[in-house]
Amino acid sequence: MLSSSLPAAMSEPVRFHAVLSAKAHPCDTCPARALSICAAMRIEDLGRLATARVTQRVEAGATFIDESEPADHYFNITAEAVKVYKLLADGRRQITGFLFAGDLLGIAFKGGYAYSAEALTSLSVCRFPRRQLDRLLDDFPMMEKRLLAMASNELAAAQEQMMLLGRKTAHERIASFLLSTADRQERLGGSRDRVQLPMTRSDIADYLGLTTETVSRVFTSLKKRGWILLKSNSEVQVAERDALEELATGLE
Amino acid sequence: MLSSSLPAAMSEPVRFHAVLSAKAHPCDTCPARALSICAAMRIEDLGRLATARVTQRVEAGATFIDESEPADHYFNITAEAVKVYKLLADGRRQITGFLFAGDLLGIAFKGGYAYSAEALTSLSVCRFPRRQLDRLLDDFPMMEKRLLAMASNELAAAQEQMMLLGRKTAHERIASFLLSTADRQERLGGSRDRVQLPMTRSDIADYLGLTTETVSRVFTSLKKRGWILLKSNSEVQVAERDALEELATGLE
DNA sequence: CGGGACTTTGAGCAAATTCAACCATTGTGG
DNA sequence: CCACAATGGTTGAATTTGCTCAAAGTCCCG
Repeated sequence: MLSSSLPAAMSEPVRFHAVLSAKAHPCDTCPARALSICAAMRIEDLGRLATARVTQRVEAGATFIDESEPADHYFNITAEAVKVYKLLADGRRQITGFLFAGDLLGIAFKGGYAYSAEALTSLSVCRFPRRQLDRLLDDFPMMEKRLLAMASNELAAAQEQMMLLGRKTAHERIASFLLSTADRQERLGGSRDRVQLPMTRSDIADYLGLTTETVSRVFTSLKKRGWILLKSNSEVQVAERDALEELATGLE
Repeated sequence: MLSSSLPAAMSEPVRFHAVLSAKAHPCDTCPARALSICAAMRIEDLGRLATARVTQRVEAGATFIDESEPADHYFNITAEAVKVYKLLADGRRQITGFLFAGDLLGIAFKGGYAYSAEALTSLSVCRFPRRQLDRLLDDFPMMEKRLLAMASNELAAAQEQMMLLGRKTAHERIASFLLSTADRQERLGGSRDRVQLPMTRSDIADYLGLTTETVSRVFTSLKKRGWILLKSNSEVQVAERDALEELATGLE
């Protein structure tokens, strides 16, 4: 089965990496090598990047970036998934993004992260001191361009998310979320219609501006319509992509 | 009165600019000179930037960027205000930002703007062909850094807006909007507590994920509490900043 | 197998929307 | 210069979508 390659690829690469990194160049075996800023560098230049690099192990549920901390590091997510969120004084939470392999974290504002980050599953992240990376950027303009391109993409995604949060109904939000998550996982080598959901319903709710109950209700509603199949709590199969797409884009 | 300097500065600079630009360097008199990417360049290097530059007149209500067009230009807003928005198939609209003097527009994704932009009042924008500016960036790394910094700031603002749209109540949204608009205008040389609102209630609603009616109701509600004064439809005076700040940050 | 965390389902509720009417401001042509 | 149309803003009543509160069902994982 073709689709079985995704779950395997998503749960194993960190261990694989750890085994080989002692001998080979650590970036050679990095599952995110081709996806992230590192792709902007020639293999012989990766050395300087690698010396600045530290692999940090993060356990499932651990917060490795806190909203209040000074932004001293960039983090490269090499595998698995991470959630990025902000909190309101009374505990209300908005998840501003889920990050997967190749995503860069740590773009800061006024010296502070203005968000927290937590691992959805145990994973390793590739960490760079901000100062060192910033200095590296002076010598590798391609990397700076890449960074700018990544920021542009994130900005476009953020605007799309504002549209979702400000103007879409609960059903439209869930449909949009399932499709964009599916697209993302397809780009990372997964199946087109099997969507892995490493986050809880409550995470999804906090990402979409809904409550867990509503997320759950909409999932069952879409299931009853035959548009999705709930394989397990953390896997959804898209059955009627066209219907979901119409829903997601507001074609009523 | 100190605060009178803002309305003057916000309504006149374009004409001022037009008068002097024939003689002086066009960027010298640009009201956004110190605020935008241009600030990253020495005065003697501005020449190359200026040759790429075209001043484009935009009438009030005119759309000068369309969601569907290829992203061929960057635009520098030198004065006044602009709204940036996205549309859903059935006409629902999400305004993703209001831009003021010094703001740059045109960061693109996959070759297209993914948003439209419309002038709130008649104004002139400073336009650069994308290709030329991109080439310029190779020679002026400071400018590229500045661009990255601006994108980072926008990203942080976008995350803040996601929090607002996903988790704040109508009252909290309006309070946040008034305060952030006030801050912004203060940074542009305006008064701390007199907030100019060059956009309609409907624009505010589409920015905050509400309806015009709700925006109007919340304004009157805040007025009744004595926290704001409605000087006119397009000017609000902040009377109880602390109360608004508590409201905006969710301190119930 | 048992217990805690997560998810689903149900019933009632509330914040914000919809629909509708009215008011204010502005600009235009008679 | 004024009447009045047009646009934008406010207010009210009814409605609805999604939320809150509550309880029961599932799924892991030890």
